[in-house]
Formats: sequence, C-alpha cells, structure tokens
Amino acid sequence: MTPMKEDYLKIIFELGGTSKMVSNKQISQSLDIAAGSVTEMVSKLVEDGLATHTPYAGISLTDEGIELAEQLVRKHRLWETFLVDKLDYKLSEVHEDAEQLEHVTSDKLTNSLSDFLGNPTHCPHGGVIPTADGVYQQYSHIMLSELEDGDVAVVDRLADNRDLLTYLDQIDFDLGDKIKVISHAPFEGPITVQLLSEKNGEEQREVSFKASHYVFVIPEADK
Amino acid sequence: MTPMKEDYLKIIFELGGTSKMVSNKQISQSLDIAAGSVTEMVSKLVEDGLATHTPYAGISLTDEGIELAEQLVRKHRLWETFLVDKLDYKLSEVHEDAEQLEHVTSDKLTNSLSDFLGNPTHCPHGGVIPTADGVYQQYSHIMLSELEDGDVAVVDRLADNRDLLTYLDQIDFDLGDKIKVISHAPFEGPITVQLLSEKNGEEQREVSFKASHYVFVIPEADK
DNA sequence: AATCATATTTAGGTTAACATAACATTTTTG
DNA sequence: CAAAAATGTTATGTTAACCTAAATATGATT
Ligand SMILES: [Mn+2]
Ligand SMILES: [Mn+2]
Ligand SMILES: [Mn+2]
Ligand SMILES: [Mn+2]
Repeated sequence: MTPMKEDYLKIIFELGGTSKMVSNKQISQSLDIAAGSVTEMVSKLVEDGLATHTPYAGISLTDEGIELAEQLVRKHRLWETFLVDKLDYKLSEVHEDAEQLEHVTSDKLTNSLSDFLGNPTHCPHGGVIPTADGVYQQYSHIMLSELEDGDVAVVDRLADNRDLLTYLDQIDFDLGDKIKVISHAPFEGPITVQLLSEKNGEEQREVSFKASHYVFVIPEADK
Repeated sequence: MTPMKEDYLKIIFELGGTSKMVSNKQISQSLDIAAGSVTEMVSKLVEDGLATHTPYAGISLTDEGIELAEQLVRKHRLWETFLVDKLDYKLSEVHEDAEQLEHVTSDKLTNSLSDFLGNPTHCPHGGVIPTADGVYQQYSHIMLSELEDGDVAVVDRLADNRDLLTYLDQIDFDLGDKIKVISHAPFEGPITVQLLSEKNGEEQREVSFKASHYVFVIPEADK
C-alpha cells in the first residue's frame, strides 16, 4: 500500500463504491488526477484484490478493499477529533492535516489515539468513526435540501469539505443545531432556517442551495 | 521537499553535517541506501541550496539546510513526547511512528502540538527539542563509556535507537538515574554501575561496552 | 612508486505515479 | 438513428527515487 492507493480506496468508498459502481470520472474529478492515470491505478487495485473493474461500466470495492477503506476513515476521523478536541483546531482547518496523518498511522497508534480520545464514536463533522473491527454504524443521509418548509430537524453531519465548512463557520451554522425550515427561495436560492435552541432566540440563517446538499439532518420524529 | 529528502537532511544533521563534512558512506549506511543513490540525492539537495558537496571530500548542510533539519528534529521529538506522555508508549516503541509523523506535520500542527504538550524542552530520550525559531540549546555529549571507576553522573540522554532502548528497558536502566561507576570488565566487557537513587538501594546494573557509547551523562560537578 | 583496497561517482536500468494525446466506446440529441 | 459529445482506455513519455555494475579517485601498504 501507498498513500496514493489509500486515497483512491477512500474516495471510491466515499463515492459509494461499497454498493454501487463508481465512474472513472468521479474518481478523476475528486482526486484531480487525469482519467488515464485513474484507469491505471484502478487496474493496480484490481491486481491487489481491493477493487473490481468492469471496463466502461465502473469500479467497486471488494470486501478487502472496503475493510481497508474503513480503517482509513477511522484513522482520518480520529485525527480530526484529536485536532479539534485537543489542539483546538477549527472545524474547517482540520481536513488537510488529517488527510496526511491518516497514511502514517500504525494500528497501535490508531488504537492508542482512540483510547486517549475516549473512544469517540463521531468525528467533529458528525461522521461515524468505524471501530477497530470495522463496524460502521448507520448514519444520516437525509440532506437539508430534502426538507420542506415547516420541517424541523437536527443538523447531524457536515460533508468534510474545506470550502463548505468555512462557509458554514462564517454564517455561524453549527453541527447539532436544531432547526426549522422557514422558506425556500426560488431559482436555487438559499434556504432560510430558524435556529430553535434556547440560546438563539429568534435567529435565522440563510443556507445556500448548494451547501444545503452537503448538510445532513435527522428530521424530528414524525408528528 | 519530500519525506526522503527530509530524512537525508536529518541524518546529515545528526552525523554532524552542521560543522564538519559527512561522508557518502556514513549516509549510505545510516539510511541503508546504495552509495550511488546517495550521490544522486545529495546533488539534488545541493541544487535545492540545502547542502554543499565537495566530490570525494564530503557533504555539509547550508544554513538553510540546518534550519530545515532542526525543524524536523523538533517535529520528531514533539511526536515522541506525545506518544510517551499522552499515549503511554514505551521509550523503545516511539521511534518508528515518530519517524513517519514528522514528515506530515504542518507548522500549525507543530506549534499546536507543542502548546498542548506544555512546550517541552526535551524528548523522552533526553534530547533537546529545538524551538520554533530554531534555537537549539546545548546538550550533553559525554558518553558513559568515558567515565572512570568511581565517577558519579546522571544519565541525561539516550541515543534514539530501538535496539538500544529495548536493551536498556530490559536491564531496567533509565533516563535520569544517578549512577556511580563501579568497574570496567576487560576486553570490552560490560561496565558495572551502581544506582544511587533512594529507591534503588544497593542495586547495580551491567551496561554493555557498546551500549555505553550511546548513553550520555552529566558528571557530578568536580569534587 | 606501484599496487591494492576502499570510497565515490557515473552510467544504465527499474518501478510508481503521474501527464498528454490518440483511439474506442457509450450516451445524448437533432 | 446518425452525428456529436462525453466518457473511458491505451499508448507513450516524464520524474523521483531507488538499484547494480563499471569507472575513477583516494589512501594505505609494501
Ligand atoms: Mn489522505
Ligand atoms: Mn470528518
Ligand atoms: Mn523520517
Ligand atoms: Mn528522541
């Protein structure tokens, strides 16, 4: 394994390669690597028994590939937790360092770190941290964009993307906020939501249409 | 910069390349890399303005090279401190993880980590941790092997070598111990020392001739 | 001073991970 | 459904970092 192979595995995992097929283009764009190079690297992952590839159709992970990707996600998210909880990083600052650290993290280090952090179950963005034996609990996948006016939900998870997190930081929109959707502006305009926690009184936030697709929520139990 | 270039810089630094010239062979043996590859890499460091090279004579670091090497030592030793102080690693276990982590440690991470650890001045082996602005305090360089029978000294620093540390761990010989040299066995036999701290009563330790060259001490002030 | 041993450099070759460009296959669309 | 557009693959080339082996320089020994 190399850091590059690991990043390929992780992105295929994150693009849904555990269940469906992922396209060359998705990988190419996510990693900013030429399509031809992706084909080449994918064929190595196939040789290694970590992925399957049906030409022109797409790429998926094998069970072994999934296992490896999960452990990478575990390492990544443990480091994020460390950086935020212990070193006081901001949510938007954490990604680049974790992206590097994950590749030089032995199993011993991973488990020691997890213990040190109190074996956290979620990273600072709300993502689930897989356990050492690869158990990956269910997680939220309802986008804020899917809610309708009047719906109430808790912000459960944010995509791990620097630009998004910087934006949300700026408009002071946080993980854990309980919100009520007030209105949808037309033409892919922003979604206005009201913050429902005690501290926030009547405060509202406008979340851009695009950002609303990268914010995941748990809707309030029906009725 | 790449991890490999960084390791070359660091080893030249550790071999004394700040003041004298270091030979190709020393680097080659320390890194376990073929002599020809070392020549090649050194010429790249020279191109980068980090080292000077006089063919057949040797290699030294430029001021810029020294600065970079120091910051690497800083990162390495901060990680070692973290692993031992926070994650409860044994002294002999820290090296390999720190050797990797040092290469993926941004300046922000370095300084945050230092703060988190209370800005330590010494790594768990007793080595000095350079500060962010590259100040590198004086450190001990008198070897245990240089002491004579009857001399008293404090164990101040241990070379950062896994085999050595595992050995010292086994014979229960620690950093900080105050010792009195009892005897030198002939034919490069072990040095017998007595532990002088309260807890240890009359206990003695036999330190191998070879190991005694990798244990640095501060002798008790004359008389 | 000539020989021999050792250290160093140079030359030529390999592998991993990219790139670009040409070629092949799908998919979309008029 | 034919042509155009998009996507994917293959061919070829580059760079970093190694290697081995041959050539050369230095230093030690007779
Ligand atoms: Mn990564
Ligand atoms: Mn995260
Ligand atoms: Mn290293
Ligand atoms: Mn150390």
